[in-house]
Amino acid sequence: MPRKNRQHRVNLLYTSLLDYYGPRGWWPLISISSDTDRSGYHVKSYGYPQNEPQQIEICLGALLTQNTNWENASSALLRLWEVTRFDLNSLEQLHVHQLEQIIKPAGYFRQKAIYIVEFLNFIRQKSLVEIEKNSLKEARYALLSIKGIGPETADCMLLYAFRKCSFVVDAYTTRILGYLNIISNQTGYEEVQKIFEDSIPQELSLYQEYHALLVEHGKRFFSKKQYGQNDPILNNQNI
DNA sequence: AACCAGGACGTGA
DNA sequence: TCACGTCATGGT
Repeated sequence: MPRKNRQHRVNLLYTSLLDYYGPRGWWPLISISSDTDRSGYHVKSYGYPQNEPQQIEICLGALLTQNTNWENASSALLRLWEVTRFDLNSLEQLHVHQLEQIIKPAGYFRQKAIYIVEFLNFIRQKSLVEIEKNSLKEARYALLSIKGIGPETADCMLLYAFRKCSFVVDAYTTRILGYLNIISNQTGYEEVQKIFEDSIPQELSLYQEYHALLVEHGKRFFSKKQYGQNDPILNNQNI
């Protein structure tokens, strides 16, 4: 497929998704939903990080949702919030076995507890503001050096917590692009990422919104079993 | 009762 | 490098 044509299709995909769903406003945050109605947090309390606890919340959410649906991940996240309010000192005082029990609903709880401790150790040495001041490449490299943080988790943190233009590629993204024959089933992570970054304007809100829309659409029509069946967008609008 | 969900790591070839 | 087994809860 010609490069120019591919770029056009990637942009067309975005406008089609945005037109259909409207802006998602990712990332979801517990701390901005009301004290009385925490239930709405799962679906409608979105926003941008305003302070350190909210940045931490996003990073821990990215870790907890690895290969896990958001219901389970956010349930664990809510339990962790109740104990620590995502205050760094409170989090660091938890022992690993306490952490395991708190985050159990997210699954893989023994691994993820270790991952969280590793992440906390990292941001103790190198503060959040310090990470944010680094270039994208440096910050990404540093995050990837932490055990438990792979390319997708790193890019989630970079994009939503540290506000850097790093496109997030997840299972839904590769599935949807595969369905559109824009990539093959063996296109690597960085390669898929480059397709997006070469196609769309380098704007933070666009990167954030595009990934959010892909997840929204993926949840509805690109589960492993569906794989595009009854998709109202991709089938009709010859993308 | 299997199968799946917004991955990443360790291992062996 | 890369394919493959492993990690685990909660919903369908």
